Amino acid sequence: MPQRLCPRHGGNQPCTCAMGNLYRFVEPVVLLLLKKKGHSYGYDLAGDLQKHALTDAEIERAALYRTLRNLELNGNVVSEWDTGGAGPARRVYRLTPEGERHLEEWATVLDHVSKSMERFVKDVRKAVKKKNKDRGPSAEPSSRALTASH
Amino acid sequence: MPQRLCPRHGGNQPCTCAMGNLYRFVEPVVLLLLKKKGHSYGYDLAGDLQKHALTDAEIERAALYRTLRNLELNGNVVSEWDTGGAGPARRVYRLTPEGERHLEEWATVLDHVSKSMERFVKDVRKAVKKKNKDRGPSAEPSSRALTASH
DNA sequence: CCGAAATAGATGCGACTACCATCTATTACG
DNA sequence: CGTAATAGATGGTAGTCGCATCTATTTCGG
Repeated sequence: MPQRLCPRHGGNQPCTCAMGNLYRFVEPVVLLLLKKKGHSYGYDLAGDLQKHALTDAEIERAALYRTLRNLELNGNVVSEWDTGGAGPARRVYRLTPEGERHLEEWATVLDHVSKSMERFVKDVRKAVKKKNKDRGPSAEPSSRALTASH
Repeated sequence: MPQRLCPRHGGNQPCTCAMGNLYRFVEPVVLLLLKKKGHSYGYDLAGDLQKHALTDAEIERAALYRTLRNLELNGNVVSEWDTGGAGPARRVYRLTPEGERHLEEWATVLDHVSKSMERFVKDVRKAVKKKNKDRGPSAEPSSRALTASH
């Protein structure tokens, strides 16, 4: 599962989607887009979704529709059919007050996670730099008998 | 699934674990700890894991052990049994060069994701502030016939 | 010297989720 | 009229998460 080069997006730098499943950030982005737009529907959201996405992973249309349905099940959005204009009928969603609250909770959580990640990244950079300096006889502080496994 | 108050950690503020499954950040933290420590084993890592964790979610012992096994399967760490000292035998892990690379890839990815989240949080704060000001007759720009669903 | 607690690692299982492929329908357009 | 675009939805395999539970060894109190 952790392939270094991304099997899907092919780019030259490590890709989110090669790092396991970080795909699950559809929900907060959908909430934010609905907040900004006032109301919208799946097919329309699909466009802007990529721009606001939290990872560079391609966003599944299926995931988007399911997310919307779940959000409705949980009372974060409500929907109505829009049959008026051009094209097939659309299911138009808008935030409920609960949805607004949920969005702000997401912000709180992601703020926290974001800072943790920042700290993590700094830690890694530091560890890498340090280890690359003291490349001497590695003073392994162990006094236990080690036997290679399988 | 998206309960506002955390069912597990009970705290008063929104908790990562109530936001769906963001639990999957065990791998990078384990890699970092191994990098810092040089080598270690599951039970030992379990202690420091919580401090370096990227979310406030409690880290499952099971998840930790499984992560270590997977890391080995993918060539990011190697292990050997340590039967010398006190206590039951330990499976001692250390990073491979591939593991080092993988850690740095995680740093790259999480750096990216962290920045995206930061942007997201700012966007939410802005949207919330703005929407709370123009609480007038909402000028909904729609000209389609809407019918309530279910 | 017995039994409880601590240390250490591991797995079975139900529930949930991801991704892919595929499906239905309606409208637009050449 | 047929194809593309618009719009929404689902089935199914594979994988993962978290809980409960399991084995074993060692330490330590009494």
